[in-house]
Amino acid sequence: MPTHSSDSRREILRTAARLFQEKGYDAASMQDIASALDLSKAALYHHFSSKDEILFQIMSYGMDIFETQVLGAIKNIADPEERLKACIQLHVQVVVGGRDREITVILHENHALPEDEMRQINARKKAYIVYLENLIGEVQRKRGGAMAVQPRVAAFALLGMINWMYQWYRPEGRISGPEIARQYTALLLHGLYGK
Amino acid sequence: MPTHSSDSRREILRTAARLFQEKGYDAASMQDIASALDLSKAALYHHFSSKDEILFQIMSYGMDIFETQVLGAIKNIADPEERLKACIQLHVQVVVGGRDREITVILHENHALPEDEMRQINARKKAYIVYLENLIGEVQRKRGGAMAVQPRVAAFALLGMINWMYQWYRPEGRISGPEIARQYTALLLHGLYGK
DNA sequence: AGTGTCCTACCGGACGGTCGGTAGGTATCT
DNA sequence: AGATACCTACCGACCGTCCGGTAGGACACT
Repeated sequence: MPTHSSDSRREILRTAARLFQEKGYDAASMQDIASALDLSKAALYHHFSSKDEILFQIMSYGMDIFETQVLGAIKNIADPEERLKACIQLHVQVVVGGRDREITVILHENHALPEDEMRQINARKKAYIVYLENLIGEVQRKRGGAMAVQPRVAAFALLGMINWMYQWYRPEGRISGPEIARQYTALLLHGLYGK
Repeated sequence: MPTHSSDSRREILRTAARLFQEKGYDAASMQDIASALDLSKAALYHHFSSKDEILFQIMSYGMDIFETQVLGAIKNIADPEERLKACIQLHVQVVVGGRDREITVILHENHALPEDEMRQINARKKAYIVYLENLIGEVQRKRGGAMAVQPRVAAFALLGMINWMYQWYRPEGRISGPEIARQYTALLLHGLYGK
């Protein structure tokens, strides 16, 4: 299914991701994508077999970015708490950085894909939740003390507060991304103990 | 613009909300809505002037529900901390209760509406964030102690962890809604202090 | 009681337009 | 010659929307 030049494909995916983010998957037409690239609609079908495939490739690429940029970058940090702190920083940066629209598309387009392909993406999302849950559990165990919050719930809470940022965060706003990440970290780490 | 019988309108809105939630606003057609109600497409236009109007009415009704069910129910609780606890419980319940699909539609369909109507909805959302921010600030002030997290950031964190639940929470899952709300509350309240 | 007027609620069917997708040709490069 | 990368022109399907018409009930006047 892939045609040769990888560069053309990447550029199409980049532009399509931007349009999907701006207008939504359904509202952005193949014509829109073609026009934005100064191409004909048919040219898109030279590189991709369908609109669905474009979306799937965007999402797969987005997951690649996430796993490299976040999980890959922290896997050598030995201390669990430091690893968690770095994870939060990087996750926030990937979501609100504005460079990687693919991430936003993954967050928003949740039932636009055929079931088989959706499952592939969801499996990778789930792996991240499990990773977070284990990491939080590790931090909790190391510090000891009564746990008021289950790692699983804390993981979903963290995921929610970060991912939801794509809905409200604007770079020109009062508080910077890294500062928000720092406060999220404080909220989570203090929240895990006490009482 | 409104036609008389309020009952018919309500039932159309209920069904449309269900379909918008299941398939997304763009992917759910007027034909889908009409078929689900055993009506003709034209009949929908007897009650509503456009698909946009249907969406707007769903969102307005959803905000009504939220403001009644959450804000209205807690406004007589004097103690700020107790008010915040109740707010979290009720907010979670409204999002994952499954009874009010309108809420989910509000959370997901964020650029499907014309700008004017979008602004009306957004103003009500923003009012809630401000309410939350003030409430959290009040709780913080009453307890005293160094504040590691700004009320504004904590408010967005709370909003995120609750609203994001519509993406992953399933009623048949391991942990109940109220229990998650309890743990979110613990996470937030402990997270606000300490250092 | 019968008749004409007006209403809401709905229907079949069609409108212009856009959608995702394709057939077939052309230019370029190896 | 054979790929690759594109083009113009077009397809059938479906979109949101609207038009002309109608069934059936309520009301008033004769």
